[in-house]
Amino acid sequence: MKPQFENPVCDECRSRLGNVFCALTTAQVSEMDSEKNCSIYKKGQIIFNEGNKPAGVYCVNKGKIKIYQTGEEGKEQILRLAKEGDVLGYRSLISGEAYSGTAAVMEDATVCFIPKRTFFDFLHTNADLSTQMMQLLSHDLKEAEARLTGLAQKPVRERMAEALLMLLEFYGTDKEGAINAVISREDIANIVGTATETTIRILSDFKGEKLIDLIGKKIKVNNHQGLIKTAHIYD
Amino acid sequence: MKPQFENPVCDECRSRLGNVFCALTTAQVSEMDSEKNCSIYKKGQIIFNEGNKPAGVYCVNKGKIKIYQTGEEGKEQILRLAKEGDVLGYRSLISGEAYSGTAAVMEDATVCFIPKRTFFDFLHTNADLSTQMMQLLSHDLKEAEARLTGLAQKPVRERMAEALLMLLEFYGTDKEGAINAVISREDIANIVGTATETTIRILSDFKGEKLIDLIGKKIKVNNHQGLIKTAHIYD
DNA sequence: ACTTTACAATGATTTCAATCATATAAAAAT
DNA sequence: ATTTTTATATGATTGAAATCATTGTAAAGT
Repeated sequence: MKPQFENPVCDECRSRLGNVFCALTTAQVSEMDSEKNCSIYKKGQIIFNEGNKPAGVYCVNKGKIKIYQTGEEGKEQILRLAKEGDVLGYRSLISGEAYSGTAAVMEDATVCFIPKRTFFDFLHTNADLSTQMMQLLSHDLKEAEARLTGLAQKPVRERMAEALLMLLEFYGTDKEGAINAVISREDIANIVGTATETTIRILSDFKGEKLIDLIGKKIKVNNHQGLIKTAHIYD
Repeated sequence: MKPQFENPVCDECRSRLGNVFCALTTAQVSEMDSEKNCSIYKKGQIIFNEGNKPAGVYCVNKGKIKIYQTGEEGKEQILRLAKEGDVLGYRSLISGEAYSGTAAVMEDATVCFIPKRTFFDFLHTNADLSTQMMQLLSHDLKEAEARLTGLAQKPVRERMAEALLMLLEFYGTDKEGAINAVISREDIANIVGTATETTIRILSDFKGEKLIDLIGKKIKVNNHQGLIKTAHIYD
């Protein structure tokens, strides 16, 4: 039996490369279709909050989301970004703990919720999905460890160059060739792990060095190779 | 058929709480016994090297091991510590990449090697082990993210207090009540993400504040609550 | 259009921690 | 035992980046 309402956005999701749910069987896909619950979130809204117990996982259909931890004086450290096709909230669900971070919407988003029961049912019956999840977690862990080392050893300037390259890679470019995301200087600072003023200064430096262009809020990478050199990435 | 040589150390390993291999069936345990390969490593020896392709996972029977990444000027960033019962090298093996870190022996160790084929065979046929591995990876990821935020937001002093509490928790205490590990100031610095001199100074400060005692190379935590307060941990 | 609010840009100052420099103590090697 | 090496300790100096302070600019609300 088909679900009452088809959701073409979710079909899109499944077809996207890299989403763990590609491992689902046809039967599981239709089960997910009937169990999932899609919602629309506006910019600034919270999808889940640090400290809350997860009730399932989220799959992003559309929009841009940041996952961050809040430090002592309310300063955010952005741990990860998510866009269409990305899955959210699996780490806490799997380890059975409260969320260790908060997910907030940066650009209006459509997000599907898959209940815990359904997700674990899939995990237990589908070895491919388990493998996918392990690989996803392994990838996340590698990323986190690399950032950890960078944060401990690299100066802000290098980390900033690295972050810009990451943002370019992650969001791609719009028709003007700028990074396809409207992201505040404060958010960039909270990715890099620095102060907002420092971010503004370094971006301004990079502009002066013709590495980037600042078009309104948007950032255009002019000299990709130059940024790589600045980031001290040689591999 | 029983393996030619029993290894009581491995039995010990399996009985230890927290080891993912607890999920193995009796048949798998004996398969592992016949496939595994135990070696003795001396202090300073390398178990695996950043950049090399993993051929299996390692299980520590005895000894103390550090996993670190090497930064630009050869500075180590310690990502994780391992002691008896801990498993090593699964992250890279699962994601099918080269090791992102180096494992070096801090105190003489006995380590078993389980070949890739055997490990993946277990993973594919034992759902419990898959679950265990997912939980282990999730835990590692949580740790790494928490450290990331700390590194970005907390001053060295707080991170140092946190690191001492972690070392105490991880290694426990010896008969004198000191942290049960001989760990150099440089290694502590490479855990905290600071300079060796800064580590020495802060440890000396902590001693002055009666938070810790320095008995030779060993560190004894005198005022646990004080360290928690210094680390700004309130949960 | 105007007011309010939020974000970006820049300058001035301070501070935390790295680096440089040297001394002392403990291991390791001869 | 004595030299060499390695680790710890402490002082002096520098420097990168945070913080404080102010102005400019764009966006949102009235």
